[in-house]
Amino acid sequence: MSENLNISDAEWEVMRVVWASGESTSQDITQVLSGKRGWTQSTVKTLIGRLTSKGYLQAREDGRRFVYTTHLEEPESLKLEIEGLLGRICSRKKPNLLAYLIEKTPMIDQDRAMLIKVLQNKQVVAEVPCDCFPGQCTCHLHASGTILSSLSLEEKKHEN
Amino acid sequence: MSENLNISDAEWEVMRVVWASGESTSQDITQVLSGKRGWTQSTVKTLIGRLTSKGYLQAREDGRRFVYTTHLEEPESLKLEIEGLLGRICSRKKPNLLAYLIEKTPMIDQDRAMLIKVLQNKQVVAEVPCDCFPGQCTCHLHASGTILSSLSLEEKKHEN
DNA sequence: CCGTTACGTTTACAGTTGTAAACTAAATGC
DNA sequence: GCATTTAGTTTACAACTGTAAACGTAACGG
Repeated sequence: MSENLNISDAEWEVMRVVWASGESTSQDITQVLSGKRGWTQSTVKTLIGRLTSKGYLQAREDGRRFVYTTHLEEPESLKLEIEGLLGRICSRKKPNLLAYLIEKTPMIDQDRAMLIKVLQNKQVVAEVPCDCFPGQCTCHLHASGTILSSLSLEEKKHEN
Repeated sequence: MSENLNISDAEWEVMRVVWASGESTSQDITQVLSGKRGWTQSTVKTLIGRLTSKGYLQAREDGRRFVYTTHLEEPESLKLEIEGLLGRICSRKKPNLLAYLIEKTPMIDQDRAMLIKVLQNKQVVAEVPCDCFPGQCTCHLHASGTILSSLSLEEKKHEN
């Protein structure tokens, strides 16, 4: 679906309110965020406006006010944002990062069992290919000579 | 250590080069990033300048040029960025997010075994507390009445 | 010595983000 | 009916980002 949504931190606060309640008026949102962040209605309205023009919120008229809803889903949205960050490192380093995240995420026994099951069912590959552009990852060092020479010798990938 | 580093996408490209080679001149970096992103030296220099003034890169003079190094570590930096994003959802939803990440991360059998071991050794808790501000998570709904009434009744956490 | 290179620094400029005041228009209280 | 409240819309403005040209200056080639 939507490839690359871009929801800023402040905008996300607004989305969370809508996600939590299904539909919210600007007043509802202001209520929550003036408590949590000390924002004024003005600030909240600006954020709602931006989210609406980006198409992330829909406004349905209800009397003289609008009720805002969203077609985005919270988990999907966060996945997209996180995948964006994951693109910053070599695929080969991702399992270690996962280990770190697992360690630092509090969970109950059921969660742990679920994750173990996910891992047990997971299809593994023989080798995880390095997907980095040469010169941005040490995986490429073993290729030939210096980074720079390898740069000129190898095909240059233009996307990453 | 550093609480909240803030490295933009473009800056991260520069950091990756330095991380990969340990130390780089502006020319090295330009070489890589003109290939990968089509950036001019100007662009790269601006980014180097910004990273240097933020303290993320150090410049050591070497003849008439500078050699740039960093005290940051790539995995640590990414962890910080990701933790920032993870703060956007309820702690209770994090295990499911982990499941998703595990599913979509390619890995070899050894990685999988390692992650299973991490999980097996992981200390679990009896219950993961919802750490959301009321009105931003459905966990709070069961409290009392509507979101808004619960907002005025409950203590308002001011940080999240 | 002097033009050309190669670097780093300054300036540029539009877009996004955080935070909000000001403005406009409709509704509501009396 | 008119002041006040309540919405939404417009404007503001500084910081940060993406992308780069222009500028100053030291070194190098001849």
